[in-house]
Amino acid sequence: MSRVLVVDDEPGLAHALAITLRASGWTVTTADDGAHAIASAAHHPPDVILLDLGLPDMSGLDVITAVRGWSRVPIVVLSARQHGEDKVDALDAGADDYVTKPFAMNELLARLRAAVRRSAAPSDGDEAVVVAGSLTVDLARRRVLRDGVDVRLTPTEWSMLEVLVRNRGRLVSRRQLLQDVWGPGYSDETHYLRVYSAQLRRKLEDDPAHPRHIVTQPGMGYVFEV
Amino acid sequence: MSRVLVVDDEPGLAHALAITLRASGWTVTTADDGAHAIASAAHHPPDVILLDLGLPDMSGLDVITAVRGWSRVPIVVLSARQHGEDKVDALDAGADDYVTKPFAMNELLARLRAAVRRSAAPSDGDEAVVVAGSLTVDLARRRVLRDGVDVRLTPTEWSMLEVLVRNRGRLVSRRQLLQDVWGPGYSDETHYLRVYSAQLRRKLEDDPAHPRHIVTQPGMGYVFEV
DNA sequence: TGCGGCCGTCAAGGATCCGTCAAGGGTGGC
DNA sequence: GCCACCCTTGACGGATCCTTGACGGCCGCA
Repeated sequence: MSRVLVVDDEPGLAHALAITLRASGWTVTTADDGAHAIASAAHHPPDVILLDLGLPDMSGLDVITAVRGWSRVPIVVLSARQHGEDKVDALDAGADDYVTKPFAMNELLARLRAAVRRSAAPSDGDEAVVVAGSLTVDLARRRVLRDGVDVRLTPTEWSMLEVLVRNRGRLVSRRQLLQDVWGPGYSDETHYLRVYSAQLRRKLEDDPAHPRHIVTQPGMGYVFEV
Repeated sequence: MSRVLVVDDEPGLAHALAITLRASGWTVTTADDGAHAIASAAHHPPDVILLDLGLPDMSGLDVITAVRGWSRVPIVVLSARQHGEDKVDALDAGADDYVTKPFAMNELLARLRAAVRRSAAPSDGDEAVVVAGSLTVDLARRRVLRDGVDVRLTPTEWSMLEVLVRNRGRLVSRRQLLQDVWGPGYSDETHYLRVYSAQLRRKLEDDPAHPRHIVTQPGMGYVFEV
């Protein structure tokens, strides 16, 4: 039994959706504005979010951005607007799919099933290849491509990049980085981090002085941004 | 540079797609029937497959099923048919998304990007996320979002916010706050609290002069209200 | 009314942290 | 042995952050 969070401010439509979804075997939670939607998603994570873009308190895009700040739960967007930009914005903000009103209920159900199936797929953390802008990091083959051409890394450089990429999007503390790359007993050698982050940036970033992927969080550690 | 496999039997459309995709930074491979598509996907795995359902040698659904037999590469389906069942069948067979002709090229590009981003995304474990109005505090990743955008905190600011959030709704005495953030021996440096509560309010509150989340209890301490 | 706590605000050093460059020194291949 | 490569370490400028002091508003109390 999968859980779906329905976010819609029209009571009629929300009710109709809830009934149909429950009849199809879903467990349904509803929210009638963005703040409640975010709180509900944080407090009781659903398997998929069905989000109407027209909300009273905040833009649907902000809801997507906020949820994407900590969760990768699939989001299917529902909108009355027929034309282009909306879809592009929502998908780029992190939505997974897009359905335009009026819609066929069985199509909506199929898209929800597809969204849940994708997220349930055992992608189990170690995806072999990570793409970040013009960078491609192949964790299995220990290779890095920049604009399609191979970049040669030293063992230590690779090790540090690997730790960052496997934790992409989240902060890696200086201590954890030092321990994972150099081993226990090196927790205080923060100078190593400065030297090697600079080397990685020189090899991987388009503008090493303003890195887009290997980002410093002063006083805390580093993040690999995709 | 992500790789896309374009499967289409109309030379004109396939050519146009290839040119546009290459201009957008994709590496493009083409196949003009199902057999070649499957062979290409097996021999040289792409990051995403763009599949036209109308193929000369076999049904598009069979291509999806065949590829899904060994790979989870995202598949975006392209079809001229306007109505219902096709979409449902394709999505249930394992496709990830569906675009109907005629389509806007920037929508197609957005869907391809979304598909690749999803497949590169790692699965997320359970995380401690606290939502308070427009604030989202992710304790695991040491991140704070305000209206969906990232807020940068210094280590001391974060440390103080963390103590307050972990005790949300409860009074945290000045003494406890000072000891948790600055360590024992700082129990009397109440001025620190004034400076840092002000800084946090400036960064996090909508109206720093009338804080709704970081509330002072005169003579006692501070509370984080959700 | 005047005074003294308490809290919030602002600003200015000085300490710490970060990025950069470059020079040993160790190791392995030839 | 010689060379190439890589790790470690030092030095330094600049940015960031912590600490500290000064000041004003508010409130209770004499």
